[in-house]
Amino acid sequence: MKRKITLKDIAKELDVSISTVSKALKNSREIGKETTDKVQAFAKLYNYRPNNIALSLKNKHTKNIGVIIPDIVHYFFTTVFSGIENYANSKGYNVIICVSNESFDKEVINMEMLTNGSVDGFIMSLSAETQQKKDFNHLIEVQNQGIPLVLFDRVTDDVSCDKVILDDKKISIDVIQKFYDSRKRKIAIVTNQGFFSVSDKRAEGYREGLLKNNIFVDTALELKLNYKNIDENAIRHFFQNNEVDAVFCVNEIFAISCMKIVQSLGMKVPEQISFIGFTDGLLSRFSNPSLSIVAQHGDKMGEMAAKMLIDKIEAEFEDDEVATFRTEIIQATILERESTIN
Amino acid sequence: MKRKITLKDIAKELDVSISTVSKALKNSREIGKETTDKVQAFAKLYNYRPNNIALSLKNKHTKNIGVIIPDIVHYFFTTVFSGIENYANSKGYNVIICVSNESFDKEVINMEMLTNGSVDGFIMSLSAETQQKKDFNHLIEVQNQGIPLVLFDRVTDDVSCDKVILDDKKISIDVIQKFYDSRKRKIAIVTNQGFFSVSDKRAEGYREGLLKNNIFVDTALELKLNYKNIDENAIRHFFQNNEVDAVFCVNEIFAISCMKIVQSLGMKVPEQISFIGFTDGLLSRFSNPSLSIVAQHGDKMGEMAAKMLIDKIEAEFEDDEVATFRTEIIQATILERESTIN
DNA sequence: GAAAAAAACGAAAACGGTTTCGTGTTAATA
DNA sequence: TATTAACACGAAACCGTTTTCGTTTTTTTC
Repeated sequence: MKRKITLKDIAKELDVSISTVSKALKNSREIGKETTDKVQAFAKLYNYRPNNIALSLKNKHTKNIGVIIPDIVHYFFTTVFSGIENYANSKGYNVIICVSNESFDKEVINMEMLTNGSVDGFIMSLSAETQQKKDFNHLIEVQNQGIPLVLFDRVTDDVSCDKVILDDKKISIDVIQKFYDSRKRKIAIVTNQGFFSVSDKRAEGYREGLLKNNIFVDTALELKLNYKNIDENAIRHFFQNNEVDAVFCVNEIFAISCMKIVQSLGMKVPEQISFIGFTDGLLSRFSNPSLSIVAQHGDKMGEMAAKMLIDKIEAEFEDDEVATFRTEIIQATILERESTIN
Repeated sequence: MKRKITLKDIAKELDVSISTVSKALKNSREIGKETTDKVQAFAKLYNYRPNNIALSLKNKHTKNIGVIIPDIVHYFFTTVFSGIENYANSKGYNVIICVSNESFDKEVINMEMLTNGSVDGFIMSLSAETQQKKDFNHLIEVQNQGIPLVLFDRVTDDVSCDKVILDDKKISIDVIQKFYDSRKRKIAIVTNQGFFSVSDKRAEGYREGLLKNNIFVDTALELKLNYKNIDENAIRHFFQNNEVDAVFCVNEIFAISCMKIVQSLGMKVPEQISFIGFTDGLLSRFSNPSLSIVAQHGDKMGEMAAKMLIDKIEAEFEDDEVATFRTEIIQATILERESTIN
């Protein structure tokens, strides 16, 4: 097992100083051609690579970015992450990922773990619990330490930082409009119970979309489900007791679950009842009928988040003016498949 | 923006030496009670945290582990990763993740990126291209540098290291047996074209399972699909031209795709034709009928891999005896849902 | 041929910790 | 009271780099 070779090793072996080796390796004009060649040849032979940790310590940056997401076994987050990883890698950054499991405590523990110099910045999406508690001190703290932060998707107005979000409300209005245009009038929404900023925005859009078309907003047509434990009886009950011809779901699991039950109740999708969900995952692509959805373009979101973060990181050492924050909006699109009619 | 406070800052402020501060913070008996209290109070007040990078440099380990997987937008890998992350975190390790995108080049680039001191060890699953090329020099190289490596799922006999795999072959035999026991005799397999070690093992099990029950192995009943571009016509053609009453698929996407087409061809699942797939993902749970599958228990796999790696890492500084490698086998289980009969 | 400039290299500080090994005080012991 | 042990602390090395600032030697220039 050959140990990693260091500058010191090379220096000793070639009988020059460490600084000479370092400079020779970077083709400094300070060092003579002969020495440079000798050093480089030796370094190549022994496959010398500078130690990253030492570089980090010296340069005060790690070229690591921390990503904290609520869940990894989750299509949307996974696509966002993919976008982040891609962009980050292309810029020479590695990404350290922590999952909060929707828990506030794990979120702060994870942040603290990474705040001690391990990363140059954070990209994160708030856990359910954090959104519920509305306690953002860990985010503020991190920012105070000069570590840039960008929030995506599940964001909050209570902390000022860069953000990248979907136009959840607008696209939801569009969804309702599409339903309306295909002569649907009894439009239901299936959303999360609890405290998801995005679900709320989608519900807002739903209501506004109805109003815009002079449809009475009937709260009886709003079904709230628990994302980690879907109550099929509640769904069945809902559809048995409400006359509905279109359903807007805030995620694909809700949509598929409802669609399956509705079909088992003997209704035809999309002829009698149309469905549109969120998230362009496998489920919607392979369901029967395949589900029309609003595509969130997670990869673009991730890419954008990574770009914003890295821009901030690399601008950091410029000046100490007050930072200025942007929030970028990713355009969602409706992808029509078999669960809707025109 | 208050900068991070260092030992030096505390020392200067309290007019003691850096070493005193360091020791006081660790409750060294070398330091007097008064000084210790004073230092700790100050440190707490200013929320001092030791700089991780400095520690890494000093201690020659980073408490980071590198995970390289072929794809992140992928249920199975995501569950494995979840297991890794969980265990690693509980042991105070962070995990840096890189995705190879099934590309050999990206795999070696990623490894090289992390080999320069950024991680204490690797957990990985081989990319498709790597399995095809059978070039494992980057793995050997990493091991030569004394960095422990554990391979999971997509492994190779060509490099000796710790491994954790599924009993792919055995469980496949079990699947065939289950088909046989429910009076199925015309059993097909839908597998990957190409070079996936796991798919091959499953196909082996399929054949052995047939043989065991004295069923003729008919290669006409082996359908090979491209995982990134599923040819629906090939599937249709296959099922129109072969009489089949049970299908074993090496992943859930193949299973769902086939099931959908078979149903559109007017066959009843599971009465006329049964399906069993691999991967306990959303697709199989929410398909119609829901798909019976062999559960790979990715989380357990990840946990095991992480445990093996961390054990190796922390044993590292013991002795220089020849390392001894284990390969752990995770027990797969068949999960019956609606796509099979008894 | 002497002064100035250029070339080639090394010493040392710095990044932020830990740790070993002094060293000066005070307290205990003979 | 002299000697030793215990106590409380500091200096310095070390981890592996980079970089500034000498210093020495050689080359130019006048």
